[in-house]
Amino acid sequence: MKLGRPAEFDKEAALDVAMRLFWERGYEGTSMADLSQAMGIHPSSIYAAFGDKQELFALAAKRYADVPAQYMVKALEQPTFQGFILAAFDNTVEFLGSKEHPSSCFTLTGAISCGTDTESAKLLMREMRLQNESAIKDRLLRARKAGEFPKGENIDDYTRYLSSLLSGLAIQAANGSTRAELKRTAEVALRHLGVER
Amino acid sequence: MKLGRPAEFDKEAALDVAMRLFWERGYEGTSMADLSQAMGIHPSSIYAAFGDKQELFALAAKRYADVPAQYMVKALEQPTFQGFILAAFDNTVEFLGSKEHPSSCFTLTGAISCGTDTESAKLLMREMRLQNESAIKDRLLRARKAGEFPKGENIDDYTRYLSSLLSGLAIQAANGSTRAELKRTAEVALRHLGVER
DNA sequence: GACAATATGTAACGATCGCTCGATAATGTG
DNA sequence: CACATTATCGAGCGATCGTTACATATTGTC
Repeated sequence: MKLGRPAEFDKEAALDVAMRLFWERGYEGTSMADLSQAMGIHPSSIYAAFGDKQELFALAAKRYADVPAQYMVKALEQPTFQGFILAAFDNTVEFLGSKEHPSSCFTLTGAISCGTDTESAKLLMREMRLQNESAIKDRLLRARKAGEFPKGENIDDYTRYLSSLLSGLAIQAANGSTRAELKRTAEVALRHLGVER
Repeated sequence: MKLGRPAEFDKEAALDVAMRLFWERGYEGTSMADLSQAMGIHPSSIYAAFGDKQELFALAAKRYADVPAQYMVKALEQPTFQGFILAAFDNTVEFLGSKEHPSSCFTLTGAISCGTDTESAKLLMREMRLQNESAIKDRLLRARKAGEFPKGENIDDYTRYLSSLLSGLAIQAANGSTRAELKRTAEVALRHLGVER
């Protein structure tokens, strides 16, 4: 059995609140006081449970990857290349167009630039974006083995191109594009990609 | 003649330094102390010359639009639609791949998210991104009048699509893509756009 | 019930934040 | 030279930053 006084809060629920706040305001735009109030936990308890701000941010980022960002994993798991591409755009549009959470990607809004003393947050976000790109590349390699990858295309170039398109949609969403507009933009991209529905 | 003691610094040069710092570290990541030291001007003189931090940021953003961001204006001024598209991607690649300045776009790194008390910086960046999009749309309208715009495409959708692609390249650059990689990514985009060199 | 262990809550730490006051220095005007 | 005007400079304002110390409360174990 676990010794000592039990925590009065649910750890995952509290992390969800922190994730949401970092997602909306970014690492530097979110203060520990903000987090304490939103999570309903006193600062000292946050430090005891999650460590310092950087560690809390890393945990919130991991929570993001594990839950909301699964839309991309779902796309990557599609059995065919065409299914993957379609799902990647469809799921991204649905995700970015949702009103249940901030209209952009945590890995962009969390920290895209920062002061000299908080670079680790920026580097973590970049690492997550690159990891996403790496997952796309793996999926394309699998498609090539299956003979589905377009002839004449280079895997690395195509990976960066897809990553650019999806990042671009996230910026569009941050610019205020509605779900319908995102959908139309994605349809243009799909048509130019030569992927039929 | 101008009365009083003359300023000891060049206003545009000082703004360039501020622009550079905001570009690298973002609005929230750049402190007035950082700015004061980098610009070589004491805080009180900065306030006297440029106003508060928000005003300085707005001036730095305007300076960005007037000088480094002219690469996009140059592209928009190309006489033909094809010339515009090619120049848009070529100039963007060259800009993002340059080592003379931060490897991304001020309008993204300046402020993509922020705390509740600094939203005006974020809104200014969004406004600038939307203004850029608006300029692209105007160029496409001109192309349609000239009969150069691809049949079957919608102007608004195509505008957002182009904006997405170019924003996506900026994220790629922020991810650490080299100039050569950006170039290759842009070539894939151009090929899918159906624009021949 | 004594005790170890863990969580909570209060209060505050030193540092940094954006910003400003007041004295001093340097200019053109009369 | 006297004066108005503007810039520079040192010092420091109140507020907030991330973080922590410490006393108190609540648990399981013995």
